[in-house]
Amino acid sequence: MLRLSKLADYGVVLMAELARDPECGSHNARELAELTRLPFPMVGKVLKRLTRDGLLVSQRGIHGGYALARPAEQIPVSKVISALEGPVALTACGVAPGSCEHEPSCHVRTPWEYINRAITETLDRVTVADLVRPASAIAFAELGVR
Amino acid sequence: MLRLSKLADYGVVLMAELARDPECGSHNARELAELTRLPFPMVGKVLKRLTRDGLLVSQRGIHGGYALARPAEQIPVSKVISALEGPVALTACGVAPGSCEHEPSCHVRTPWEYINRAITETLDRVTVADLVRPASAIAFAELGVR
DNA sequence: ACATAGAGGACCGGAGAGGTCCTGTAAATA
DNA sequence: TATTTACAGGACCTCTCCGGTCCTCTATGT
Ligand code: SF4
Ligand code: SF4
Repeated sequence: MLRLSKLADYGVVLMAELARDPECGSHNARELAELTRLPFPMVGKVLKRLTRDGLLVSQRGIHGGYALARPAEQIPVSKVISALEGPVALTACGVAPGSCEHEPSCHVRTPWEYINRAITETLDRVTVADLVRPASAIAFAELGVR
Repeated sequence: MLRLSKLADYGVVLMAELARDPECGSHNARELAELTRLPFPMVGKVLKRLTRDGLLVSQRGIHGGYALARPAEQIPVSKVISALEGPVALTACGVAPGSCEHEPSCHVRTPWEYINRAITETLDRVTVADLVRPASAIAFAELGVR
C-alpha cells in the first residue's frame, strides 16, 4: 500500500516540473496540467495549497501563473509533502502529543520518535532540485540516500 | 497526518509487548489486549495476520497463545508493517511497476525509487528488540537512526 | 470594459480503514 | 469421550476521508 496521498504525489510532480527549466519562470495551471497529464482541477487545487504554504509564488491576471518561491535547491521534499498532507509522521503520537488515546500506557512511543525523526530527515535532505537532476544515483548516494 | 494504519501501529505495539519479557513465551490474545489496553477484537485480528505471515507462532487449545517466531533481534519493524498493510512504499509506482497510470509520462519516478529504498532500509535496520531496550538513544544512534 | 487566471471554498461519491462478530477447528483436561 | 478454552478465517457494518469537480470572487493586463 502507498502511504503518500495522491495530493502530495501530484505536488512533488508539479514542483519538479516547475524546476525543470530553471529560466521559464511562469507556468499557468492549465499548462502544467498538460505537461504532467494530471487532471486540471487537481492541479489547480495542489498549486493553490503550495502557494498558500509559501512554496510557490503566484501571479494573477492575463499572463498569470506559478513559479518557485525559492531556488529548487532550497526546497526540501518534506516541505512539499507537509504542505499538502500535514506533518510527516508515521504514528499518531508523532504529529502532536496527546493525539493518541493509548499514549499513557504505550511503551513504544519513544522509539517511534527516533524512527519518525530519521524518516523526516531523509525527506529533508532531498530537495526538489535533486528530483530533476539526471544521474540521480550519484547525487542520492552523496546525500546518504542509497 | 499519520501515514501508518492503526492496524500496523497495533502490530508494532503487540510485537514489542511480546518481546518485553524474553522468557514468558506464551501470551494469549486476551492477556495482550489487557496489557496494551487495545480493543480485544482488534488484537485478535492483528495477531492472526502476524501469525499467517510467519512473524508469530501460535498454539491453540486451553493453554494456547502467541509467541515470537524468532528472536526479537531478527524481526525488523519493516516486516511487521508490511505484514499488516502491504509493502512499504510512499508512491504507487513503488509497490509494483504499472500500478500508476501516470508512470509513462512521469519524470520523478526514478528519484522516488531511491527515497523509497532509503526509508525501507531505515525500517529494516530497526528491530523489535530495539523497541524494548531502555536507553534507546544510543542504540538508535548506532543504527544511523538519529 | 473585458477577458484571463488565481483564491477560496462548498460539494459529492466511493473506497477503504477501523471495528465487531460468528462459525469452525485444534488442544488440553477431567 | 465430553467439555472447555483459544486460535483461524472469514463476513459484515459504519463512518471517515480521499480523490475529484465546480462555482463564485478577486486581481491583472490589454
Ligand atoms: S502512543 Fe503508542 S499506540 Fe499511540 S500512536 Fe504512538 S506508538 Fe501508536
Ligand atoms: S509514476 Fe509518478 S505520478 Fe505515478 S506514483 Fe510514481 S511518482 Fe507518482
